[in-house]
Amino acid sequence: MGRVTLQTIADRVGVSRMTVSNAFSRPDQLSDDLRAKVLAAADDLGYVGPDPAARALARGSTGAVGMLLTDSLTEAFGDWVATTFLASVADHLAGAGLALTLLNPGGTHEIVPARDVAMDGVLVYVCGPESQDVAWLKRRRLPMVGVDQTPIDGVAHVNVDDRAGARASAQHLLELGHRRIGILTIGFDDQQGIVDNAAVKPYGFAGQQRLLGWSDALDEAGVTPTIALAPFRPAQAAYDSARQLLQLTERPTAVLCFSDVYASQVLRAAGDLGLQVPSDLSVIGFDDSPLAIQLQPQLTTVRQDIQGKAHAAVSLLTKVLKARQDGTEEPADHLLLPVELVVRASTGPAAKSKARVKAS
Amino acid sequence: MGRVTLQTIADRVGVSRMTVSNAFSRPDQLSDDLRAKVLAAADDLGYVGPDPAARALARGSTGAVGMLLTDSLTEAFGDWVATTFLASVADHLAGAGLALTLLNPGGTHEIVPARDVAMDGVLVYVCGPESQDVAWLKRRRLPMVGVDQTPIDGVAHVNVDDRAGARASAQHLLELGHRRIGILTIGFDDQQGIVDNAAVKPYGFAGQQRLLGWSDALDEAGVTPTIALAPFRPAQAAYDSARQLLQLTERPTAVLCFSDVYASQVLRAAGDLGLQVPSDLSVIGFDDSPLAIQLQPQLTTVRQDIQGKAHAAVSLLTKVLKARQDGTEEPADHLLLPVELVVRASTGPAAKSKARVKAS
DNA sequence: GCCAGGTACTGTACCGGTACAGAGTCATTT
DNA sequence: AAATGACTCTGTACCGGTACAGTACCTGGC
Repeated sequence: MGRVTLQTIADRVGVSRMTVSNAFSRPDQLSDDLRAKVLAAADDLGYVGPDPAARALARGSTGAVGMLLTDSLTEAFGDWVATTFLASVADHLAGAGLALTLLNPGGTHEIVPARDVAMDGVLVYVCGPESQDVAWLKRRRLPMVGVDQTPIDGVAHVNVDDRAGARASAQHLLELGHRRIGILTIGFDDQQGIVDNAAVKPYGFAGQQRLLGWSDALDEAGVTPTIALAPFRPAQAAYDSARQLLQLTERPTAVLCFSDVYASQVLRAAGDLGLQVPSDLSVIGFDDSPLAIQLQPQLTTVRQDIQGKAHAAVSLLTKVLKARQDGTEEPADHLLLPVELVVRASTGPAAKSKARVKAS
Repeated sequence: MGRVTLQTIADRVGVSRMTVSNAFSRPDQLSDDLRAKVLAAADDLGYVGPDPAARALARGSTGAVGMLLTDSLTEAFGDWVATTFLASVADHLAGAGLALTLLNPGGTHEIVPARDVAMDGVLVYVCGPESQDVAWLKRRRLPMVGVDQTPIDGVAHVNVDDRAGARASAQHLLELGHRRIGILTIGFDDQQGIVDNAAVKPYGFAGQQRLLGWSDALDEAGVTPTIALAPFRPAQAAYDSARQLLQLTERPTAVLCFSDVYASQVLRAAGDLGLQVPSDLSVIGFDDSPLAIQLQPQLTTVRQDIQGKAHAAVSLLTKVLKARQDGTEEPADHLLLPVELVVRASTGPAAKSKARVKAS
C-alpha cells in the first residue's frame, strides 16, 4: 500500500486530481455535494490533507517565517527583553496563521538554517550587518524585517528610540542636580570595568544608541561621565564593574545603566558598600522589565513597549510579504518606536554636601 | 530574467542538471575541477543554493522539527521551566542541524500549523492526549516525542519522575516531624483555594503525578494533608490560596508546593502573616529554578534537570527520525528522568510546642 | 588481450501538489 | 434562436529539486 495522494482519492471517487485538490484548497470551485463525497473518501483512505512540502513548492509559500537571533537560544532566552519579544512575535504571527521557525545562527555543520530552511520571510533580531546568516538571507531575497539592530540598506526595520530614551534619563539626572555621573553599559566579552571614554565601543546597536543619547544630554551640560563596561553575562561582571564605579574617589552620585538588570547589580553593589539609594546614589535602568518594580527601591527606568515592537515587526513583515506576493513595491520603512522615562524611587536629588566635600 | 535554477546553471556550464545538483549536494560525485566551475557559474548567476522547498519535496525532509505547546507562547514563556526547556531544545537541535518551528496550537483560521506546516518530526510539550493539534500530528504520522505529559500510546515520551520527587519531599517533611501538612498545587483556571481532598483534580500530568507522590508518603504515614489549589497565573492566585492555608485554625506546619514559584508565594504570605520560615513553617518547592536560591530563606526543593530533559527529548526524536528513514522499527520508549531532593533552609523540624498548643 | 572495478557524468522518472486556461452544461438575456 | 454568463469540472504544464540506474571511459591484474 503506497502513500495516499490526491490521485488515490481521485481514482476512488472517479474525478480528476484537480477536483480533489480544489475540495481541500478551494471549496468554492466545486459543488458542495461532490466536495463532501471527496472529503469522505479522503477521510476513509486516511488522507490528512495536502502535503505541506509539496504545497510549499507549488504555491511558493510555506506558512512559516523565520527568526534569526545572534546567540544561541539559551543565551537569548536568558534575556527578558528577547524572550518577551520572541513570545509576542509568535503570538502575533499565530494571528496571521504563520508559524515561527527559530534559525540557529552559524551552523558548524554543512547545514545552515538561514540558507537551507524553507520560509516565507524572516525577522532578524539584534544581528549585525556583518552576520553570515544575514548575508544568506539577503542572497535568498527573503522578505525581511530587522529589529533592534543597525539598519541594513534596503531592508525594513523596527527600532526603539533608544537614543531619545537615554537622553531623557540623563536629562532627568541633570535636573536633579547630578554632575558626577557614572555609566554602566554593555561591552564585548573582553571588556570589563572602567574604560577611557574615547575608547568606549558599546556592544550592539542599542548599546551604541543609548550611549549616544546619554552623551547628547551630558555633553550639552558639560558633564563628562565615567564609563564602565561589562559583558551581558555573567551578571556578576556587571556587579564587579558597578563596584568599581562606586569605589572611585570621586564617586558618582548617579549611575545610568544599559538595562534594568545592570541597574539591579548597581543596587546590589550599592547595598554592599553601605550606600543608600536614592539619597547617596541615584540609579536609572532601561527597559522597564518586571524587575524594575520588584527591586528595592523601585527603579526609575526607560520603558520600551516590547509587545508593540513585536506587533510592529510582524505587521511590517506581513506587509512586505503581501507586497512581494502582489508584485507591488515592498516597503523598506524604518520605524522608530517611542520610549518613556518612568520615574520611580531610585532617583533623587544629588547629595550636595557630600559632593562638595569630595570634590574640593 | 527568470529565476535561476539548476537548469540555468547547467546550460551555462554545459553539463547536465544532475551534475549541478551533485555539485551542491553530493560533492563526491564529480571531479573537483568541474565542481569548482559549476559553483563559480552558480555564484556568477546569483544562485543561492538548492531551493529548500523543492529539496524538501524531493528528499522528503525539511531540516526543521516542530514543537507544540499548549498555550500561547506568551503564556509559556512566563514559565521558567518551559522557557528553559525550549531554549535548550533549540540548542540541542542546532547540533543536529535542525531548526525549531513553534507551532501555535489551535489556529482559529483555516490554517492549522499542526496540519499545514512541513516538518520532519515534532516535540509535543505538556499537551493532553485530547488536543486537536496532537490528533493532526498523529494522523500525519509524524515522528513524535511527548514531553512532560500523559503518555500517548505508541508514542515515545520523556517524563520526569515527578512522583518520586514529590514522594521524597513529603517524606522529608515527615522525617522532620511534621504532621499537619498543607499542599499548594496547580488547579484549573476556575479552581482556587482550599478544596475537598476527594474532589482534587490537579491540572496537567505533572500536577497529577506530584499529588500522587505526596500522597504516597503521606498516606503511608496516616497523614491527611489540606490541599489548596491555584491556577498557574496570575501569581496572586497562589498567594491568596497560600494565605488561606496559613490562616486555618489548624495551621499547617509545612507546605508542599507545585513549583518554586508557588513556594515563593507561600513565603510571601508567611512573611505577611508574621510567620518565620522554617521555625514556624517549612516550605518545599519543585523544579529548583534560579528562584530557589534567590529566595530568603533559600528553598528546599526538588531538582529536575531541564537541560537533560531537553537533551533526552532531542536525542530520542532524532532516533525516531533515523529509524523512520532507515525503515527500522521506531522506538517508543518512555523515559523517566530522575529528580533529586535538594534540602536548603526553608525546611526544619516541626515546631512541637506550638503544634500541641493549637492542636489541644 | 580480456575482464573486473572505479570514477565521472547523464537520462529518466519521480516527489505531491497548484495555476490557469479550457470545455461542457444549463439558465437567462436580447 | 443565438448570445451571454455562471457554475462545475478537467487537462496540461509547471514548481525545483533528488534518486537511481545506466553509460562511457580509464586503470590495473593476470
